[in-house]
Amino acid sequence: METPTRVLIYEDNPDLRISLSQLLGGTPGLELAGALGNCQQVDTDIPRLKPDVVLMDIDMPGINGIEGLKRIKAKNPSTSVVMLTVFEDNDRVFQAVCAGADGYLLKKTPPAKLLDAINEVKAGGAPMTPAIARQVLRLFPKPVAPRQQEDSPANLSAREQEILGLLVEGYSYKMIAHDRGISLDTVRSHIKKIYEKLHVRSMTEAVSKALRQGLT
Amino acid sequence: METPTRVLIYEDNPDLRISLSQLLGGTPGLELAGALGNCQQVDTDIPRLKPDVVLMDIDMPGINGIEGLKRIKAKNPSTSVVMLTVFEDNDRVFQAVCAGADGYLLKKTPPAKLLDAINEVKAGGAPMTPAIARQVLRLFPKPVAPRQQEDSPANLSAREQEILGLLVEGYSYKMIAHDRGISLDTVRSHIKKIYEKLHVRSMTEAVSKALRQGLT
DNA sequence: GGCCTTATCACATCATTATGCGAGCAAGCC
DNA sequence: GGCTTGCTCGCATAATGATGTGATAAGGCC
Repeated sequence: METPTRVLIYEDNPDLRISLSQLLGGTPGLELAGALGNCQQVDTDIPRLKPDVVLMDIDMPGINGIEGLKRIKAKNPSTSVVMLTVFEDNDRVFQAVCAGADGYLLKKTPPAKLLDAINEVKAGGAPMTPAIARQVLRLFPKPVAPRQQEDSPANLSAREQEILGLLVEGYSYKMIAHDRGISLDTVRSHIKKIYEKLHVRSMTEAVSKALRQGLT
Repeated sequence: METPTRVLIYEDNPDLRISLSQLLGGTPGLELAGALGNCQQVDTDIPRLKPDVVLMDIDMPGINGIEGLKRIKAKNPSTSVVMLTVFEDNDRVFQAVCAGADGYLLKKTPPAKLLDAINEVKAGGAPMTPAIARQVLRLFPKPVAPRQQEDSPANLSAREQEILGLLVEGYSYKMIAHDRGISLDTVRSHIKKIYEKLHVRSMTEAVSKALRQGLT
């Protein structure tokens, strides 16, 4: 690579934006085209800064990352855009993929991996974490075969689904225990299993996943 | 994981089959369920050997890996299948993905990565090389992107909406504080106001309401 | 200049959740 | 019968969340 890869950052968190800038700026073969806190001027940013690769935070006030991605791809389809986010919910992955994202990474990605990812994108790859890749695969239409569909919405047992439903309704552990006439510890036990099966670690994540994936 | 992950190998090359077997057999947390040279008896192999994860070579005489994959998924959709191949041609990736593959690796993948991949699959991820991931993304229909109907801020301030969005993503107070570079107490303060405005009393209720009313 | 809203931060206290380790029981399956 | 799965319960501890009572500062508004 005789010409460095120009990277543009959109990230509204100043701390992260600065540390990303420093990381990229200090890496041979890369050149920081810019580091912006929002997508408001994305339409003019791109022709002005001419990035090869854009790192785009998804959660930004104003124009969010998905919208920014769409705008970039609408006018500059050859610019590679890697989405950055903290959580990997189905809906956003879907939107990002449909809008033409070229990669999808978690913010907790270690710096070395991030640099690898930029090189991969430049080389025509699509860096993404395995968990996200799994979701992308699941977005696929499964044509033939008897496989698939609603024998188990997520391998949750009937009881687990029931309790998940109550969580979605805003019930607390206590309320669930009382409502179903079981002990608080039993509720804990069910919820622990639900977390395992859904790969989440908190009530909010479980609720979010349940609503987005129609598990209720 | 108290119970080891049972891995079944389909690989027609005896040398590779043996070396894979040794690799997996010698790894704590994994258990070699079997190592077979063909897919002829795949329908009976699975219930007999009960693997959690199957490593499936694509190029095999007789029943090939794609067909083997289909047969596994037809009867045991919860069994994870990772495809192994030397090629990364578009057609095979497409077929494998459509048939429900849970991962797609090249045979040249180093042993350590392969072990990582097995753990990732077990954890709900879908390991694949970036180059393959890119192909998968390209298989996607670019056009459509549902939703999108920006409605009223529902009397939440911009900042409040932003934080509510993070709650929906599963962020904890700590994570929000860190991500936004504000103190934990400030996060509490915002969330208290959000609760007042939404008339809820817990994170789950807020998340549920946000998702249902499209406040994000 | 007052008045109001929003955003920021602090401290305190109590309630709830998250997790780990176990354990017993019933139903269903080779 | 032995095995597995789902449902039930208990205990203990650490981490988080919920709530109350303030306070300071910036910005818009009349």
